[in-house]
Amino acid sequence: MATKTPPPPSGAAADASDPASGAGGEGRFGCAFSRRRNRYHHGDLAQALVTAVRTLVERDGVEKLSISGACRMAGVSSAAPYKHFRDRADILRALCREGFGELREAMATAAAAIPAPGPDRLAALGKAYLAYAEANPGLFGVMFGMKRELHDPEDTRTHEIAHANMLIVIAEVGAALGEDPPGEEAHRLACVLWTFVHGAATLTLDGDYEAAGVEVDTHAMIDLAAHRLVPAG
Amino acid sequence: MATKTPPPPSGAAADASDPASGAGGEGRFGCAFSRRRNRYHHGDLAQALVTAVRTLVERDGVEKLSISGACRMAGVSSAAPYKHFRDRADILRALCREGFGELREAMATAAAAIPAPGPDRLAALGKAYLAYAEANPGLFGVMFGMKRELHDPEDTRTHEIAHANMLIVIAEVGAALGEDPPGEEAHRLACVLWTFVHGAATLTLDGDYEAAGVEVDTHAMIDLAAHRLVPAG
DNA sequence: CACTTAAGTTAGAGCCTCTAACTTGCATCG
DNA sequence: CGATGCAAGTTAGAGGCTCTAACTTAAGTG
Repeated sequence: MATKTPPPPSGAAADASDPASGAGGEGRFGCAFSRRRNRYHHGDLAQALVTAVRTLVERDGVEKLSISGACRMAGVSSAAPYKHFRDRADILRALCREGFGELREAMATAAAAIPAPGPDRLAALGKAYLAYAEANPGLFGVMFGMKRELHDPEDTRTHEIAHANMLIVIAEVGAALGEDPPGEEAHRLACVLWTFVHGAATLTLDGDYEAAGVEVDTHAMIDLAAHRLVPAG
Repeated sequence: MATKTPPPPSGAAADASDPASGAGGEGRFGCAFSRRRNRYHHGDLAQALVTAVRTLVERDGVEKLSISGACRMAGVSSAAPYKHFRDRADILRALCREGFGELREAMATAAAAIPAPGPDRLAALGKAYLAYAEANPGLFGVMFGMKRELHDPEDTRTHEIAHANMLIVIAEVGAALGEDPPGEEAHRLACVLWTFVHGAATLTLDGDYEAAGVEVDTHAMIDLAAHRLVPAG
């Protein structure tokens, strides 16, 4: 209060001089990070924070993630996020939504690449899911490993997005079974496939196969599951 | 230093007067908690801490877990753990070992209850795994959800225990296939089954089935997986 | 131009992990 | 049996995190 120095009203506040405690390579991220130069207001801090959190979670792992670190990376004070998000969980929920959207796109693209419905297309779907998890291990961990922490009954948006992903699988299983619209059997088998593929993704990411001392070929496993679990129809 | 009051050398230091920020029901846990009355030294603080951590992780969830809270519950200062454990992760690793041991026992018991090897016994194994996860959701989350955080290349004990669990599954799959000793196919299918069952456990615990808006019968799914994935042999 | 308000800021409370330095009491040894 | 060493407690506190309170700035509006 008394000793208040007016905050630098025009200096380059987002200099890379205090990189977020890390490899020192910041400062030339997409313009999403560096607040629009010489502006007190940021432009789109909400998205910049989500992007920073995503970067950090991939770089250091979900357990080391701190919002403070993301603020440092975005060049704002650690109180700034609370103008845009209710709390820490709210930021992570926004990140989850981003992830679920991408995952859906990845699966849809993979499915479209296989000409006919059937086990092969289901396998492609599963491999896309796994590939997404392996390409974004930190984010995947946030999306699926923090449900308890992030759960908010009032947050319908995230639920809807997650459900949309499930619908893709159900539709494809239905098509493989010749059910149109997909019926109860399609729902059941879609869950079975998701369960299997999700197990593969989490055990891979967590290093559990390694820890248990087994070697696995996840793609072969997914092929096997897609062919054996869905009755030829 | 100057104002030092000698620590109560004989008072009941573990009174329930400051329950670990919670439901106020402590003080009559097994004697594992209450430090041996009227003793400056605790007796077995290491185990008491692991037990307290386990209680807290089940009560409040892994994300709210703090070692400080466990110390409060055990009636010691928050610096005490570091006489027994290197750091926070080290405590959780000890808890993991406890969990893996219990999980192995649970699976072995379940398998023994089914007279002959085969898909039914494999299904029983899977259901025991799932049941353990559902009965100890917090602990299960620590065991499998924190591998990155807890990973320590020098910690061979935990690896061995995890591997022992895998061996049970491999042996049973081998028996179901008529392979003795279990060969490559048994290894492969054991991984497939573990993957499936683990997926079911994590999706259940994380509330993901719910979030995706699907209803599942996990036991039926495990039966189906055990029968369809392992070729009748 | 006066006013309002969204989106920044600093300050700091309260909690956490972990270290440093001190103390206690058990166990052992001369 | 008393001295002494060591393991296992303790207090104090540094440094980091989340989030709140109170203030300030910039931008838009009548």
